[in-house]
Amino acid sequence: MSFLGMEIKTDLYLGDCKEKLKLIPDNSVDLIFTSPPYADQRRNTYGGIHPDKYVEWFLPISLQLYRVLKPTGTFVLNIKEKVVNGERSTYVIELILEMKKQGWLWTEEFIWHKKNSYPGKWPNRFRDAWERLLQFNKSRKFNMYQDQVMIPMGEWARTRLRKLSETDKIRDNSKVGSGFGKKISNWLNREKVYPTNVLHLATECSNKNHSAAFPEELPEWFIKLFTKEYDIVLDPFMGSGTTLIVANRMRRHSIGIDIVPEYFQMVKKQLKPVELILLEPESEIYNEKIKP
Amino acid sequence: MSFLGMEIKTDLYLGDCKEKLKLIPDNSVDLIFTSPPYADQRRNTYGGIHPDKYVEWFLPISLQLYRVLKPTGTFVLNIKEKVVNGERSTYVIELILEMKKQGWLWTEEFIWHKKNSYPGKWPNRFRDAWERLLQFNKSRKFNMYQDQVMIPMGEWARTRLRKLSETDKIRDNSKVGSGFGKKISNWLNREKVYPTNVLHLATECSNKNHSAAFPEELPEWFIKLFTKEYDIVLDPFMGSGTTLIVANRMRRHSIGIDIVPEYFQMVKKQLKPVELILLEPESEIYNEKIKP
DNA sequence: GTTCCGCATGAATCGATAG
DNA sequence: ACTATCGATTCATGCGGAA
Repeated sequence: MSFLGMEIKTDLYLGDCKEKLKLIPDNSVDLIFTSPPYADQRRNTYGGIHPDKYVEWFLPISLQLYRVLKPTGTFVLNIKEKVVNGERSTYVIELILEMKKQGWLWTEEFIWHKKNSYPGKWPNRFRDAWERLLQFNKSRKFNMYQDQVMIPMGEWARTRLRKLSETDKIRDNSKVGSGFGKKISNWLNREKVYPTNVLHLATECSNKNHSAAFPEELPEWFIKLFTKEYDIVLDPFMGSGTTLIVANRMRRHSIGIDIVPEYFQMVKKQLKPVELILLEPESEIYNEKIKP
Repeated sequence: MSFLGMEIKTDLYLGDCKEKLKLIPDNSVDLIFTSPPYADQRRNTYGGIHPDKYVEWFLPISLQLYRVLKPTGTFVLNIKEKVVNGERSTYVIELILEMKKQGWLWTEEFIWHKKNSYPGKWPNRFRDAWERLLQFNKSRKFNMYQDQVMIPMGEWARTRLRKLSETDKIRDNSKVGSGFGKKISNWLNREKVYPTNVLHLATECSNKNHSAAFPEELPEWFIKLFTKEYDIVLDPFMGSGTTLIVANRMRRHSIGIDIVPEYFQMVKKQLKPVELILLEPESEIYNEKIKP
């Protein structure tokens, strides 16, 4: 089978993910990336979960996610607590503590800085411009392909390195004492650097018909970082299917679940053509592309 | 007493803040801004608090802070959990839950994005480029001077404002007919917008000999936002005194506590001259400035 | 083909009003 | 008194049409 002919599979389930997850084998998924409905948000599509009931509602799901994830796999949870009665709700931090009791390791918390956040003005707070990306693992040894998400030197070099004066170099050297300052000037010759745990992305707002909760760059970044080709990516709250569409494009197998029939149909329709091209190597489209 | 002659006071205490805080009256402080020693960090100076003991250690202090804060005041806690055995510690989120039991309202969580953090990596994680700024209040009604921290408007404004009448009228009318004139006047002549809850600041690198935990811009931003002139700012873990020095410069009274004699002496020495100028309105410096 | 410009719209939140 | 709905507020982005 040729490289392009290798089949990329997409399994879609319509229904409550707490139930549908039971159909997925143990230790079979490489990356779970999902953005569950936030408490009392998206009421018209998901019914809305009261903040007080959120942890209780999510725990049976995270237990299933724990079961299906490979020991080397990663679970990335995109979430943000809402304001209730002038205060930030605590259901997200309570959830972290409860998931640890299930065996999850809370490895890291990335920040998604939303460059274009929702407008508004209130007497007691500013606009909320960030969301959490909680990284959970089953084991301290997990797959991480850091080289895949390196970023151009550009920004970092301009702001810091180009202005690096001699005194700065000396100071950095004396501070750490291990030649770190010298290392810094070595970066000048490189083209790419590793990113930090802060991601700067705009939200996708006035796009086509369906509006996704997050931009494609978000799952793309984590799929690059935590999976390789032909790995399996799962999104138990796929919504409009952004995670799956990106996974498919990046040649990862994917599994999607959603309780809303409209979303299920929409994703099914959108992913079908991609599958067909790969499944039918003798089709016109395939021939056009491969044998010009 | 003339305006510039008004005395700006600085009270410094050497000792354990849990004890020294008892000397401060109830409901007397407008803003508490502090960055306590992180768990198991700064072992040489503070002795290091084990992550498992952190909450237990901090709660008696936060109880005192609750007592001394005015009902209209704000407590901003700069903190970040460290990695222990490959996992993020949970003492910060546990602390939030416990402080709520003491009566604190967890109003907001700001993010300090550390712009100039060095690129770097470990096998399992990237460079940590953000810290939490947890906002706590005693009451839902607290003082907030939002206009003091406005930032320049983005590029989009230039094009938008050039021709704003028609579209803004239409959008306003589509909801409610009244009040659009007021709205337009809000936008005209406006050059600044309100910020979000994400702060982009570089870490302080090239200052004096002593390295502060945070740059001056950090306390400055919150002092502007939550206090006015002659209000009282408290830092119970003043360290090298960044908070107090900024408060003094901004003409706020301040109270600082630290258990380390070297820090205490250093801050005392640095703040003394500023006090003297203000206390002696007939001094040369005063005259030079006010009566040219 | 570029670049420029107008336009709609978001995982929001508060306070007032209505049931 | 308590909850539910609704209007007002506000800014960055990418698309599509225009120059």
